[in-house]
Amino acid sequence: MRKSKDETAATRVRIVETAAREFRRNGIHETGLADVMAAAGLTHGGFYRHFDSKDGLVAAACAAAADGLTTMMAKATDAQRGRARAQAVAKRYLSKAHRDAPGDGCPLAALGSEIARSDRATREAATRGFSRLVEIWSGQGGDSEADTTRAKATVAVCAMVGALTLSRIVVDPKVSADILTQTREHLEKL
Amino acid sequence: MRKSKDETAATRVRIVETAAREFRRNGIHETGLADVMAAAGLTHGGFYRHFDSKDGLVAAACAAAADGLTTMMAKATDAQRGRARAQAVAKRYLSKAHRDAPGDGCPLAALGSEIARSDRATREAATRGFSRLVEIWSGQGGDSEADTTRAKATVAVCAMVGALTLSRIVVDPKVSADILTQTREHLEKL
DNA sequence: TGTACATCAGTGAACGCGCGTTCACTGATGTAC
DNA sequence: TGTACATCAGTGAACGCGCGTTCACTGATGTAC
Repeated sequence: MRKSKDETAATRVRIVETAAREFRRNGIHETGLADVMAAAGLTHGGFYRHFDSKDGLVAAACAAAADGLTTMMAKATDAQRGRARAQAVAKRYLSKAHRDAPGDGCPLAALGSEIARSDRATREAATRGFSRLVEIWSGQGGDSEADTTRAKATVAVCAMVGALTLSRIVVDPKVSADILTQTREHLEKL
Repeated sequence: MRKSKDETAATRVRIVETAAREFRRNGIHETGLADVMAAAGLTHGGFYRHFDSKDGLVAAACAAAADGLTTMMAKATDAQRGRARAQAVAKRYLSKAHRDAPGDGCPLAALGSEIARSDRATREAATRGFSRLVEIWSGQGGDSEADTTRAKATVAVCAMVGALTLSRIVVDPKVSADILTQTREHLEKL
């Protein structure tokens, strides 16, 4: 049942996208390769035609998740400039919709503590996602930014990732909502 | 080989403290009960004399970790008042020493994304730790604080947890150090 | 205070299960002539 | 362009392993008289 090159490439993408969703929903260790493959409509045996190991998939899924989120954020806010852009990012990132849909959201918040213990390739993918978020926050510019702007953007991204993670931990819905709202209001004045 | 009540209580404490350290170091799912028991100087069979399940230990360990960190933070800063106290908290929390010793540090940063998917008891323990950090930041007072102070403290704790987590993810040591420093400097002016 | 017995903390082997990984096999795709 | 053969994506069974949990057993502790 050999598949064409196009089909093979499409299958690989499907596996990565599925893994990116499942890992963010249920955790890296809690999600088995058989789970991912089944959710992608395949049997687990074929996995090793596409990746050397689970770690390879984790890195690819992390990169895809970071890419998906940052691309979405960039597109959704590219009409705005300066403070308005930062506010638009904060509003989206710190929304209840984002909090309640970790599978489609930021991998840094959904998997942060697990990524910190992952291998180099996975941490590099996450690092790129972080850098891109900082750039999006402070406005398109690469490293031509003023140092103060860059520092502020770094703090803002840290606060957003921490707030989203904590809003998912906290038991009381009111406290959870307050974490998102108060962080958003603070960052909007930044 | 029955042990005295005092010994039994001491053993339970030892298991919980050991688990709190191992979970923060290696992750909840990555740490087996046999690992914890061996590190506590016991065999794994005896575990169920102390807990109903691994989840029970996770909740107890999370509570102990949160308690340990907040007690230490409170003691280390109880001489200071107002802004000086907040600065002292930020300096300790956002230190390289804390970043490099997750086993003795904040469970919210070491296990945040895993706790978000844990059962209610574990999330309640983490929530108490979060609340206590907010109180420590804003100065001893319970809920008698002004709303603005409380909101600022909430944002500060989110930023600290996010920054510490990200400083452990990021590959470049310079960027990791910058995350800690810039967040600290920003919070000190808050 | 002393004795007889029930309790139970800790041991070590065993349980079923799901994990990541491997492998023989299939048949459609890709390629060399 | 057509043919013959090598490649390889995907299947499904199997592998060894470590996991959480259970259990029969031990002997010191706790307790009732």
